[in-house]
Amino acid sequence: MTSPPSTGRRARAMADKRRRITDAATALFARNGADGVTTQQIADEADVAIGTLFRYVATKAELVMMVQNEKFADAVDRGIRTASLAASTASPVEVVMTLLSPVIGCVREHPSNGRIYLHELVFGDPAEEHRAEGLAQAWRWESAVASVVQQKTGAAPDAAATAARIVTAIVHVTLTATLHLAASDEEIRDIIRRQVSVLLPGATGYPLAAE
Amino acid sequence: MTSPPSTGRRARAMADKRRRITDAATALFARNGADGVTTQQIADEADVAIGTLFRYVATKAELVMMVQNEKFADAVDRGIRTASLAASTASPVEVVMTLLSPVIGCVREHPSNGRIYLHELVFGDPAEEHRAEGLAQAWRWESAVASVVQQKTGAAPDAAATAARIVTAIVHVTLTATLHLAASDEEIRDIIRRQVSVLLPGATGYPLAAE
DNA sequence: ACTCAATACTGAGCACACTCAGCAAGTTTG
DNA sequence: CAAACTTGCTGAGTGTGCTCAGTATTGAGT
Repeated sequence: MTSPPSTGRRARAMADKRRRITDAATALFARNGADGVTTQQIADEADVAIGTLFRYVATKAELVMMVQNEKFADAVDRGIRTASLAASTASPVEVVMTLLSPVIGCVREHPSNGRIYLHELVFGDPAEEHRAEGLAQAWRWESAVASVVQQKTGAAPDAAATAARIVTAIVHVTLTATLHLAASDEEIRDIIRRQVSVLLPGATGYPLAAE
Repeated sequence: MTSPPSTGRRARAMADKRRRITDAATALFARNGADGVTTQQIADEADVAIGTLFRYVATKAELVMMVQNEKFADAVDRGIRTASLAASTASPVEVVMTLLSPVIGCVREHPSNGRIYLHELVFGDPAEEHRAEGLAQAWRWESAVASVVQQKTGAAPDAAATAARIVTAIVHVTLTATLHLAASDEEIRDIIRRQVSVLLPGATGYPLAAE
């Protein structure tokens, strides 16, 4: 009667391979950017055959999702934490910007990877595991934006949620557009801030209504 | 002394090939969607070698741009025309929606092609010819949105332009997201309308401010 | 008409993401 | 322990977008 461990030799070997693959992808993507790395290189670095690699991930994009999800989740955490500190003192726009700031930094830390990540998030199959994980984080973030909007502007929950969705769209397009690729982080933040200011009433600087 | 026609045999042959290529691409993309067609098929249909195809377009995405640009420009025209008719009577949101409507229809007429088109528009190299043409149309459209916003809400030009940029972002993400792929045109329009309503003050139904 | 430089055309070939039939290793059963 | 079964691993192979060295065509000069 051999013990029936859920952690048999096989399971351990698989877990190990999965680790090696994510580690290899993380390192290579960080060094060369997602489209400067071939799946073969990742497989070599992880010391598995390409066939094996594709038993663990369905597609190269999924690898990008896996790697970026971690960074993204962390950025969302930091945004929510720092925003809650600023919530009572700052203006609505500034609190929202505090929330966005780490996410902007995360995406632009390695622009090539960040843009692919955002694109895959909206364009890819939401049913796929890692995509779903990323969408969950995005949703967590959007909800945080919604609650800030609601608290700081007194908007109805419904309207606040929609405003948060608009903020997501603004951030997505601004960070994805090739036109803004050369811009500095400071400029990007200003472009986003200007748009958020128009969206949120009571903001200083760019009210939509003239009077 | 042979006549030095700017339309020599060579120039004519090239113009003809260019026509055949765009025609082939248009037909095949319409029938099978951009990613249901190989560049080889297009080359065959146009009766040129693949090498030749890639002397006329740098990339397959460029072919998509070429084909969709025509439809897009037409949709922008129709939007501007019908919106100017409705401009005096309807609410701000409805005038903007009138402006958007043909564009939404154009993108969703063949969802696969439309999504690729939008993605390439923001993600691709803006210096490339056909991409630049598409961006010019997008800009024409965004300007029309801006002037409607300005006229109907009395916003400052600056704020109106920013609001129009936000509308672009809303439309882009809504039409691009896989999540909305299965939605009907009517649902898509409602999703966009709800967001535009929150963006534009004085709209009925979804004011951002509670009071 | 002939030569020759310029340039357009061609398609075998390359790089890269991804597949799958055959194999090996682990696990269960007798 | 051995046989039977299950399941993960492998890498040559495939499809596809795109390249580029070699070839053919054009048109200007003489």
